[in-house]
Amino acid sequence: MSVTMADIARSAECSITTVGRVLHNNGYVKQEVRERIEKAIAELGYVPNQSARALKSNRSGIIGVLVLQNPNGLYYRINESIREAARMRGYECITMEVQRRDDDAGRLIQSFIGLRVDGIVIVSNTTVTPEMFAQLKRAGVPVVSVERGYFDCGIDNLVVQDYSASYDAVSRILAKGHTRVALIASDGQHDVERQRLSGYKQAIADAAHIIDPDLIRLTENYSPDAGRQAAEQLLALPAPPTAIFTTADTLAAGVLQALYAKGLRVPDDVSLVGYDDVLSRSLSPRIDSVALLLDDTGTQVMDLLARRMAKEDAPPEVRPIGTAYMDRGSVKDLRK
Amino acid sequence: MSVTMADIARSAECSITTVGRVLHNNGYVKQEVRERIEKAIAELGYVPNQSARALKSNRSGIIGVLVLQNPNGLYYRINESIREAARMRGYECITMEVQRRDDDAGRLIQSFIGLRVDGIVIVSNTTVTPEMFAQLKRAGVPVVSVERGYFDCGIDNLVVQDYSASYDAVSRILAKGHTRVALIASDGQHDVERQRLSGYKQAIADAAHIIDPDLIRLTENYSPDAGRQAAEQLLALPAPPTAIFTTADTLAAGVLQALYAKGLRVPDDVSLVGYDDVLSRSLSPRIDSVALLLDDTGTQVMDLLARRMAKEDAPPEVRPIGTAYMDRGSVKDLRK
DNA sequence: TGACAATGTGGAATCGTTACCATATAATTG
DNA sequence: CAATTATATGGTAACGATTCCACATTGTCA
Repeated sequence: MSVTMADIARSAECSITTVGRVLHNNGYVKQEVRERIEKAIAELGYVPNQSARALKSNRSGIIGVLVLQNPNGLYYRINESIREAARMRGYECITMEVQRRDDDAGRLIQSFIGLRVDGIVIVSNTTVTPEMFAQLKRAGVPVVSVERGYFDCGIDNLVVQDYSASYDAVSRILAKGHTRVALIASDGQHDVERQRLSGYKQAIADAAHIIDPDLIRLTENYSPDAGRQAAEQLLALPAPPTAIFTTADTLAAGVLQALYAKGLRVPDDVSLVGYDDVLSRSLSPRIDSVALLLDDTGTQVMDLLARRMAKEDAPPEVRPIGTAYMDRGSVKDLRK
Repeated sequence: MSVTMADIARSAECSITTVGRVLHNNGYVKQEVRERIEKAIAELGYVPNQSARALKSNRSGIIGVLVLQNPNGLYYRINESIREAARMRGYECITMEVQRRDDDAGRLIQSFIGLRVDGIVIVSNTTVTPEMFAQLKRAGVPVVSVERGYFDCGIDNLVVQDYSASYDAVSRILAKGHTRVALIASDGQHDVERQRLSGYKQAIADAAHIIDPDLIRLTENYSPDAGRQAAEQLLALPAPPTAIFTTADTLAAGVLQALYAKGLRVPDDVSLVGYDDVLSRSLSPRIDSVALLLDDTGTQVMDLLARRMAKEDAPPEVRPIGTAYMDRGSVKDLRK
């Protein structure tokens, strides 16, 4: 069915070896023969069989990406960044999504091993067990984790500096004279949620304000609905906040819905700041948000993988993913 | 480096053939030997080499997905639907994105042929040339197009019924007593844009209203910014529309921004309807939208591909992707 | 003119899995 | 009991590309 090197050799009346020499542009080939071969390749539409190459070279040219299924656009952006960088280096990506937190990521990792992927990227800390890491290590597959860290597993990490980003964002709000700054955050058990919460608390404390538990709302998930409900509770307080910091743009979207229903405006009545910057272009009004600097994430991932492919004895590395506070005027300056 | 069937055979003291019998669960194997082999597989962490399988069986188990790069969440949803259905049938997906409309989709298709993908899915009508289709046909790779159609290429299509969905949405608005219904649509050259425009016009005409060119705004792209600018122009008209129909939720998001800036509310001051239903949970307020019923899209795609893999002489098929008007009360009833 | 390099070409083994054929023993039937 | 069938196992040739080795044919220099 498909065209092989043997077909080309037959058509160009030469050996398979010579066809290989033309394909890889090495060794000596007479100009005349080279032209015959190139003509045959074009005419027959020959494309090298990657399976055969992979089998012989023990290199699939495929990077496996494991991502937690999530309607959050952030993961798609990370995914794209990785895919682009991978393609630059001659790799393709296969993305597999872990459906729920308790889903068997192991099954998917088995698939990756079966495909003999040249590297694995774990996006956003899905539940990978130590046994899985052990098998990956035995199989010699380099692994990098992105966004949230996997420490003590001997793998490289690319992590968002959530504590400092959160601290910085809240500090900016406080600097504009706000004293009652609320937090709406997802009540996840992972480090990332704790980091963002800590950053908020520390910023409040450092500004010599009191941390009011009433102003901290932990939600079950990152959905707009959760954000809306939390905002409704905050607005119903005897002394409602003048500013709300959310740990996700999707939560902030819900806050805007609650405000809209009450006829309140941002930043006139309430100030609002999001996180991840995934809905910045879509909300009314556009809100300040903590953007993740993901442009070079893919490159960093591929760098780390390449390093592991070369020599795997280097100690695990942790690199930061930068953040930037996007100021769009959704925080009112109370000092004026 | 990696564990092979030969390793298992050596460890379990049997032949490679017998290992194969256990792996595929066919043929006769003595219980005792079977257990030895299964033990060896577990202990050594054997995972079959897909490259070797693919080479032997001429079946990669991979579906190639070609998608137009677009920040629109819609494509991600289609992608996911396909990926899930593919996995159900034992396939994995490799997604490649065409950067711009004039990007060389051919290069990516060459990659797919090299990987010997078992099928190709083209999402949203990227620029694939007739020569490419010819090469794919020669290589015997089944192709299905999703969302927008590729006709006269001999491939199966899964297309959104844009004309009727658009007609229906506008008719619903008109039924509530609106007479000045504006349209904000992207000025694309593709059939899909024309269909949506036609549906709008026909609905207006059928309701015996006049089609006012001032109320039709064609934008350069689907960005919120484009929607906002178009809305600003509409609101500045001597007789502004009482309702706005947009051919994308992203455009509607921009309309909401324009309204927010002017202090106008939906649906009290202006009625608004979106399309694609990708931002339904995030906007304030939630707006009516034409949702695409994508739940079974992946299954349909895999069905069509499977049919082509079996017998490729069937005539090209066109199947509709259903739509549903999501009523969230963003259209005011003027008759009350 | 012989020695040696540069140029040019083909054969065959290999990667890991599968499919087919061959063979051997145990169990069952007329 | 011989003939047949079920059970059980191993050898080997592919699949398509790559890599090494072998062997030509030129050209160049002492």
